[in-house]
Amino acid sequence: MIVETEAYLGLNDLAAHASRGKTERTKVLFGPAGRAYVYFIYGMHECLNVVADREGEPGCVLIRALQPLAGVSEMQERRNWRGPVCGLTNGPGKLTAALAITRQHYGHRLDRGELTIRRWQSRPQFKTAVTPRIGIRECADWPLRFVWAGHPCLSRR
DNA sequence: CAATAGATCATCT
DNA sequence: GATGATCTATTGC
Repeated sequence: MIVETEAYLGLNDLAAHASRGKTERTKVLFGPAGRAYVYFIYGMHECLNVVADREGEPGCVLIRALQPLAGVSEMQERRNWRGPVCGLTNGPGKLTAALAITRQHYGHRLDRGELTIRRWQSRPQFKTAVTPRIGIRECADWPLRFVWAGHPCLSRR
């Protein structure tokens, strides 16, 4: 269950990869919504985004943290992790490692198939908080990070 | 505790 | 050649 996301708006958002235009890396962002934009960062981490705007408008949503609801033992084994379950997925680079999501999933659909993101059947009761995005320089004050307030799996408060 | 450093490489200039 | 939508370990108070 996804508990922390950030929005990246595209051409006017200088923190967004797509603000510099369409390249081999960013081309999927300019396509239809519901596809995976997976990028490699800092020489060692993969991050997962959902393409989220109409064709030609390169908006996307970075998945920053989630609570595992299934497959926990496989994730623990894959990461050799003996700590709290949220520690597997409380960060954009950590959740992809736990779920074995890599750039080989670039462009894959997220509305069907192996990487399906399911809609919540019933929305849990919780409060939402909005904060600036993490780890960026440009547009550092834009309120585009959305979290389930107080959830234990957040990457930060 | 908070702040900083180091790892490590695809991508873009 | 510089940078970065991160993470972990280490240092310092």
